Amino acid sequence: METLSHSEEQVMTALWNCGKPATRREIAACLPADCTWADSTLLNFLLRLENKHFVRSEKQGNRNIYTPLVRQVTYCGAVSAAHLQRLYRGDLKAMLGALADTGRISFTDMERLARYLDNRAAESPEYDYD
Amino acid sequence: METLSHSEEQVMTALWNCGKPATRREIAACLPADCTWADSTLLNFLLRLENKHFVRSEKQGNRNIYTPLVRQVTYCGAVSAAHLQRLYRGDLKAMLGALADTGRISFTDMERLARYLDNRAAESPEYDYD
DNA sequence: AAATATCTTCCACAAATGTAAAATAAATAA
DNA sequence: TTATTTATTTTACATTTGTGGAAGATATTT
Repeated sequence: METLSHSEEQVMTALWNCGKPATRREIAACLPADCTWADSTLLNFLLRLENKHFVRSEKQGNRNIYTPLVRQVTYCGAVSAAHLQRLYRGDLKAMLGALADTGRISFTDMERLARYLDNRAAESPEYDYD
Repeated sequence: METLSHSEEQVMTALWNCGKPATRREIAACLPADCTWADSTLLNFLLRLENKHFVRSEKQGNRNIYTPLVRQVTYCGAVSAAHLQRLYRGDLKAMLGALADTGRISFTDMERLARYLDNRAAESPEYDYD
């Protein structure tokens, strides 16, 4: 999958958060507060996203409607897998370890996470018999 | 923490893998096979890493010995925390969810991970009484 | 219809990144 | 001690990224 720059990713996130195809204005409204970009800046990122086939735009009068072409979970899954690969040779435990060792997740977090995983595992589709 | 580009990160990883202060040659030997860089390329990345205070270099005759100034776990923890923040608003469960939903971790992986977390939680320093 | 406001596209430019040739310095061999 | 090899530093350049002005459309108001 084609990779996105930090800004491009922020724009995609805003568009995903819109929940439906959106205009440049609506996307801007979903952007985090610290993105005080000029209109042309945002539009430029949207252009670049279009070239990377992450969005499609169709003209409606004089404005564009942007539609995401990649689902958020697809993108996030791919990026996280790459992250894991790059930093931990794909070993998720190593990542959890680094987070714990640097005080970013606590004992309680780990317990909760373990419960969450147990639950997810329990309802995993691999266990639907019929 | 200052951020690293992908190439710079690869160099740091190689240096960390050396396990001790290393020369450019030794670092090159620890690099993944697909990094077929010219010497000056690698040296340039080391220069940039020095400017970012990720390594220190001291001259030994005509060659340099490079020493990491940032521990791998420190860097990885910071980068992973940022990753989590950017893509999942800091919600680790959301990340696990995305990995599971895109077929990157299986039922078995989740179970194993849950066990791992239980163990880590059990021996968490927060539970050392005296 | 003319003036005005909106929107988008194009162009521009600085900074960061990937990459390496050319220049330089130090060590070694002849 | 002069050549030769080995390292490093300097310089350079293309591409990507962050950012926005200017120019060109389209719509709206007077």
